[in-house]
Amino acid sequence: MERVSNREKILTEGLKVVHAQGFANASVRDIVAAAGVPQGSFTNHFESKEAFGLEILDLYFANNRAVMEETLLNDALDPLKRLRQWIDRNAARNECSGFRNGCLIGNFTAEAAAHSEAMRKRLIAIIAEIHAAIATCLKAAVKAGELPKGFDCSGTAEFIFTGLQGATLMAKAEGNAAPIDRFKKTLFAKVLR
Amino acid sequence: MERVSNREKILTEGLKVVHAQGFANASVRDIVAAAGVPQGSFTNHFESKEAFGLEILDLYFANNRAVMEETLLNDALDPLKRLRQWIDRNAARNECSGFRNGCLIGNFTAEAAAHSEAMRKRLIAIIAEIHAAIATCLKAAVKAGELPKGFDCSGTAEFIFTGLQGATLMAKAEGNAAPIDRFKKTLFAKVLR
DNA sequence: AGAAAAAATATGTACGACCGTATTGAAAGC
DNA sequence: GCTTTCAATACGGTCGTACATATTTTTTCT
Repeated sequence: MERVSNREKILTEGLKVVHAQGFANASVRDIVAAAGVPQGSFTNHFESKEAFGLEILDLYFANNRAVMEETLLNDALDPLKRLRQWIDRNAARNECSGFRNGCLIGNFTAEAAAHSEAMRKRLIAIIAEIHAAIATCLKAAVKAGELPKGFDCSGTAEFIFTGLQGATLMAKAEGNAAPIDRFKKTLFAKVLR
Repeated sequence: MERVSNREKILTEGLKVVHAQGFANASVRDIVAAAGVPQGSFTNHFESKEAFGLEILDLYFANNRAVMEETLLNDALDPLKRLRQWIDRNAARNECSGFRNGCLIGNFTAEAAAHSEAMRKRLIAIIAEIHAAIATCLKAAVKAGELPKGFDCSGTAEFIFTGLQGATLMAKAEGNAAPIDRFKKTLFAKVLR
């Protein structure tokens, strides 16, 4: 029987609660209730709610990074196919909530970046890492002849992540995948050529 | 001496507070303090905080609509120039806060859409109206020969708003206009042709 | 290897602050 | 003189966090 510490339960279940309800709207009591642990455990393991927020952001991004390595950075596939798969995987992650949860990175940016400098710094670092992964993929596409020589890989990488964030946000409002599909279609038809 | 009712003060000052701090993080006491009115006035004029939220969203969008009419829907200018001005005006609105405030429409989508169906419905209506305005502008561009015949105006309109939302969100994280500039550049160079 | 010491984790409860909202009555404008 | 607005205070609930105690795990020493 595998032993799961309370700390881990708070992180994994708390991530779900915060992702669904938003950081400010998810109380510590909501989080420990979802984790099925007593309230004192939260104080024991986290210095503050904000410190907990930073940890679940890292946890979320760890999953994100794993997806990036299976798709964007996966040399076994054609570069642009990797990019498409990455977008699809990101969309698929949101499908289970009817796209209502959005992306935690975007949610935290909207909600917490204004009043927690630590969180904003962390978000900037995460965004930069994603930009870099997309740019690496685009460079591979240039090398493979899927994109023209001289293509602005790093600039377009930023454009792509920005667009995907916006599409994920709009999907949250509308409750369906249409904005993401729309983004994908225009991206591949117009920008990546 | 112009008389400004407490209700109006709560709306205009409260909008600023909520825009800067987020809806959940802005308390009713913060709002009435910024408005310089007693706390009872809030209860007098608004059925609930959520009802107040819907009103400031409408107020924000009223400003937004005015900008759209001066830019996107202004027949005196070339269509694509209108679009560019509209994006610039949107960016300029955020500049004063170092881009940290973001767009209230996006902020509310990220924060409130999940737990207030009324707010989500209102956001959908607002987004549809903006889509329509952009599409009208693009259709004018086609008519003027700035875009090819058969250009997908309504689809691209959605793509543009989605992208601008994402760019505004990323600008909030980074605290500067770079994501918006990046978006604009790629949009006009690749998508609008 | 086993006991003692130390550290980390678990748990229940409590605190003070702040939340959104209610209530009551005075002031004011048509 | 009736209706709307203004104003002050209060209420019950929830918030993030603190704290005292119990239990488990890890480390250290003989």
